[in-house]
Amino acid sequence: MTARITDVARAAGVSASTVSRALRGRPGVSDEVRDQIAAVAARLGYTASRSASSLASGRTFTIGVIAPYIGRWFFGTVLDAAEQVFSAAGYDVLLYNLGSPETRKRFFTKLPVRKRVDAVLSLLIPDEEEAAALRSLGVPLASTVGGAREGFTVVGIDDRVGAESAVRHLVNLGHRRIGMVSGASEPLHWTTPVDRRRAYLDVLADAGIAHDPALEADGDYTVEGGERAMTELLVVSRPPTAVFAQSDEMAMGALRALRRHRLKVPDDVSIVGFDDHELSDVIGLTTVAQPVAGQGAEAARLLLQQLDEPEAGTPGHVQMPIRFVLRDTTAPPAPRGPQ
Amino acid sequence: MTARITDVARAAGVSASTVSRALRGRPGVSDEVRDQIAAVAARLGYTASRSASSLASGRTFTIGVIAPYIGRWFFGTVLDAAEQVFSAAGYDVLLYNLGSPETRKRFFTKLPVRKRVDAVLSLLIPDEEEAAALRSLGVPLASTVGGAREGFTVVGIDDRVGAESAVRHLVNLGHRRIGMVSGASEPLHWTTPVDRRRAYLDVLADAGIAHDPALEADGDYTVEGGERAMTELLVVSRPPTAVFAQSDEMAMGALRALRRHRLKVPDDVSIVGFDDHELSDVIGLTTVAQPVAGQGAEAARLLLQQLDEPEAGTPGHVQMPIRFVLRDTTAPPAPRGPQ
DNA sequence: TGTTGTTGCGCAAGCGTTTGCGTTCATATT
DNA sequence: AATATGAACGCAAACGCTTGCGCAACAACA
Repeated sequence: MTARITDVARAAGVSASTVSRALRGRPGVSDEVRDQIAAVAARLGYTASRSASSLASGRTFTIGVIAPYIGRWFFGTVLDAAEQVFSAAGYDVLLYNLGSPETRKRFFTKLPVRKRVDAVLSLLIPDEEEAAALRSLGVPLASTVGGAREGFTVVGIDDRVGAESAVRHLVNLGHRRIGMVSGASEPLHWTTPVDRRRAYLDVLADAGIAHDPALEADGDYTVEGGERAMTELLVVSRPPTAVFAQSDEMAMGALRALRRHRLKVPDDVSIVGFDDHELSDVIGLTTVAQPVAGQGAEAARLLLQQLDEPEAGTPGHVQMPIRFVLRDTTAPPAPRGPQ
Repeated sequence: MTARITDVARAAGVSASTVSRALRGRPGVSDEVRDQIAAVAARLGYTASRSASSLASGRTFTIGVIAPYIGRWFFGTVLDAAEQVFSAAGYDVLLYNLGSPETRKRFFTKLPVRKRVDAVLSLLIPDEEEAAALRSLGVPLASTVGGAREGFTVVGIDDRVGAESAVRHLVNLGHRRIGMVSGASEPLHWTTPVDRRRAYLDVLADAGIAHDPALEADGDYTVEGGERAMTELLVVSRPPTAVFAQSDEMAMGALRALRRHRLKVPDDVSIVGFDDHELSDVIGLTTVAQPVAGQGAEAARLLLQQLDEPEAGTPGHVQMPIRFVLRDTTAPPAPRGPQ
């Protein structure tokens, strides 16, 4: 059907080995012969069969990428950036969308990437057992998103510092009743919610503000969850005058809840998010920006580097810069309110 | 290193062929032996090498998915849904992100999926040459997003009908100066912008409204582009009282431009979008909803179906339902304005 | 002229499966 | 009792490439 290496060899009057070496830039072929083989290969439309060459060489030139919810902006953007780096380097990307617990479990038990990839990039935090399964693949591993595991190169941000700047901004504006919309850590094993909450508590304590558990609500890191959480915060006896949402999407949900309650932002309530979602600029949301695409690209680069220099030492931990972005959803508390 | 089929065979006291047949559910193995082999394989943690089995069988159990801008909500959502269908059926997904012209060209000239995938799902419209390249792979092909090619199963929506309902809504509200924010068809070869513009022109003509070219602006299907386009529309001698944006993201950009110009929506200007972006609900954007995830899932299913029954006839063309969604960005024109 | 190196290439043995065909053995058929 | 039938399994040949090794041929050196 399609041309095989022996067809090219015959047409060029050389052996298959020479064709193989010539096409992959290996030494042991004269320039003259190499050029001629390239010409013949092009004429026949020859491309080496990946299955055959990876079977023979043990290399697959494929990277496995595992991610939850690739439809969400954050993961989609990270994936986009990583894919570009990989494909520019000649690697293909095998994508595994591990949103639900079932798909996740299936992936880690069957481990379909075994012997199929040269490296794995994880956009989720594996638990210890899952991490062990990945390590058993014997390939370089990297992950983005907070929460390191042994054997993984990880690139992320300092969630503590980022969240601190967000909450401190609210404190500096004069807010004393500051709520938080957060998300659970458990199912995903990531440290992000924990770190951001820690920062929230620290800043409050630092400002001499007593922590009120009634001002925390779970928003599940989704828009709808954020809306629910904000609604909960509005029905406590003394509602917050400002809210730190642990993600921009939850902040957007919070904004929606406020609109439904006919509350003005930032006049009645201030909102600050986290991530700098592509639409936060459109909405005018004050937030903490992190380089989302940048993290994907950097993680991909580090992985390729490990592939190039296998013995270049242990994997590292890269912190990407963050930046507070002041927009239109934060202001000093209304003077009429108590305190 | 990891167990091979011969290891399992030896441990189970049978031949490699029997192991192969047993594990893949092929006939010719007694239930007793099959169970025992399964147990041994599980104990050894054996998984067949994909390279070897696809080399031997010619099947790869992999689907190639090509898409532009996977970081964007639309494509990310389609991809997410398609991946779930594929992986549930035991197929892996090879992802190619063809955003830029260079990556796109590289993909179609090198055609890295040759002999690597059992089918291809395209989230972009190939031009005739690219379509021919894909057909040369000799595998089932499908595409989402408007614009069919010979040999492709396509699932999409009726862009004409959808855009008509959006523009007609504005006409029904009493608007006479109706602008449009559109996008170019050319680089992507898709018919969507063309169809939606056609509908815009038809509805205007139908309502006896003269078409004013000054009320059309290019928004490039991005938020920023939408903002630019809206700004352009605001500086013409008689600006529109309502605008149809060909996508929600452009509509969001338009909203932002209006906010910057201190214009109220919908009091001063009405905006209607297209797509029903996940955040449109949050923003309150009136729009035309299309089943985005649904299209990805459906296209994936049709592709799997073609793989199951190779000779089941020629590929089809599926139209998914659309729905007009009235929210808060449209209202009758302000009475004070001219006409 | 003989030795040593170097370069360019072919041979053949894998890589780990799948699968057509042949063999064995128990059961059904006459 | 002899033969046909089929199920269960093993043998060995692919699948298309990579790569260690060997062998010419030729250049460079003494």
